[in-house]
Amino acid sequence: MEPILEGLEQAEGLAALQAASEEIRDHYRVDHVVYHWVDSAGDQYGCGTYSDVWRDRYLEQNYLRIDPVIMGCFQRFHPVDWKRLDWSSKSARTFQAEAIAHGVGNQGFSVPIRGPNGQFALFTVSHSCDDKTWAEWTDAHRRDLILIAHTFNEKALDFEPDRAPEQSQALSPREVDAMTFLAMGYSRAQVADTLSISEHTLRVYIESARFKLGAMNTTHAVARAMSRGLIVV
Amino acid sequence: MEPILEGLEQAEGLAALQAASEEIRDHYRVDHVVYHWVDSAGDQYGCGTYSDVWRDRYLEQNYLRIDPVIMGCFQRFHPVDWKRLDWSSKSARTFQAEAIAHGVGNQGFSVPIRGPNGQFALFTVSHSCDDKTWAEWTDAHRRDLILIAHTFNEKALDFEPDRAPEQSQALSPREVDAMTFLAMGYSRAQVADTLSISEHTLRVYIESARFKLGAMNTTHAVARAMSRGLIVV
DNA sequence: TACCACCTCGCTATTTCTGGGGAGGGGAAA
DNA sequence: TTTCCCCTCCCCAGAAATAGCGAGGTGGTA
Repeated sequence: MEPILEGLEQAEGLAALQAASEEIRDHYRVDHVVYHWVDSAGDQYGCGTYSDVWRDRYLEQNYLRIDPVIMGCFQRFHPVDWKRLDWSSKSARTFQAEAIAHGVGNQGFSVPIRGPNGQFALFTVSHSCDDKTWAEWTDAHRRDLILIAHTFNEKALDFEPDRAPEQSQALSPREVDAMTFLAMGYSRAQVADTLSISEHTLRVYIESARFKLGAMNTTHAVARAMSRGLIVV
Repeated sequence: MEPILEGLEQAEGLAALQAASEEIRDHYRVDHVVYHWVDSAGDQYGCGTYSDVWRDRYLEQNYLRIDPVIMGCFQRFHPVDWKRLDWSSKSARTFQAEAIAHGVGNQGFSVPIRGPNGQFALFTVSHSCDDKTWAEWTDAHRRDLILIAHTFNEKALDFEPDRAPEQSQALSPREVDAMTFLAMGYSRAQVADTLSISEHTLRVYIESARFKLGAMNTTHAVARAMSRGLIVV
């Protein structure tokens, strides 16, 4: 692994990351290696060895919203084998069939990665082989994959400092309180009562938080505060 | 490193993590090894080799709010040497002096880690030595420290009672659409327009989703859908 | 076949939230 | 010291969301 990780660590720019993903694929002799960034605003980009056709189809169809790999990893910290995900829904099965038809392997292993402000990304290795071979391979290279995932995300954050420019504005304690209780389902009147302040005051906090978060309404503000990890509910 | 990481991977329970941190300290011959879980609700716990006095003082004084290591790492993805943090404010300097007086080393290296739902933790190694020695040591063990940090957090999340134990009812596709656009800040009228349905219909979806999620209002429903990973925004 | 979940559309009345204005006191930092 | 942000309180009108009632069509499953 060592020389492979060295190469990745020295990569500069997206094109170099793309080249690194191909090197990693060849080094480990797997079908595909993909790094996929998903933004709290819904933006996404990535690099990897999937075919252009599949990548375009994925973006065009907005498969982000039904991809069980995304949905499953978003709720976990642990790296996960695709077999352990939930493929039971109808949309998931059609998605899976289409993915395999586009050359994605029947086996996969994905490492979720999170950065500041709710940044979320996935590092995935996919391959076509039987279950036993795959289990042995992932067991043997689990640590390598975690380090590679980590390094990919480091590089991606370096190249994209403008992804979350000054929107990373922190909320004041009272604003955090307000957002938290709103996310818990309290009405404005209830929040104000809970915090022992007037509803008018509370409204100032909500408006201020909304402004800082660049949100269009309260629901949007709470959603952004959550996805940026500013509140935990 | 190998046997050390093996030991950590087999740890069961907080006491075992505590023991593992002491083993790691002895293995690398550093002064302190600490894993520190923080969530923005204010809860925190951790394990490590700091003295009880310092730990109690830290909690009692709520140093969480002024600790430059916390503040700095919360905005980064990269592991960071303490020297690169901002120690310029007055409260930071008094905090630093007190920490050193309590046996915390003058050098430190911290790895930020993030999990689902805004979970945040730090893995820190601290030591007393000159800058050059420390730089060499951290360069040599950077990858080890990342893997150890990752493993610590895996264990910690395992011990932590799951945030969504109850299998929440899945949302229908239209309900997911509705929740997603609402989380993106669209008003009901805008969502209805985007989905090309009447606002009345949209309202049915929102109410239905609210019922399924056990939510008291739209904001609550969106918050729950997000924290359960039913929508990705 | 009957049932159920899903998708689509309609009405009225009430409650709640939003968007404009204001004002003053306190604390930390430059 | 001045500046800036945070916390607190107030009014009002218009916009938006909620609660309650209703209707019919589709497609899959028991």
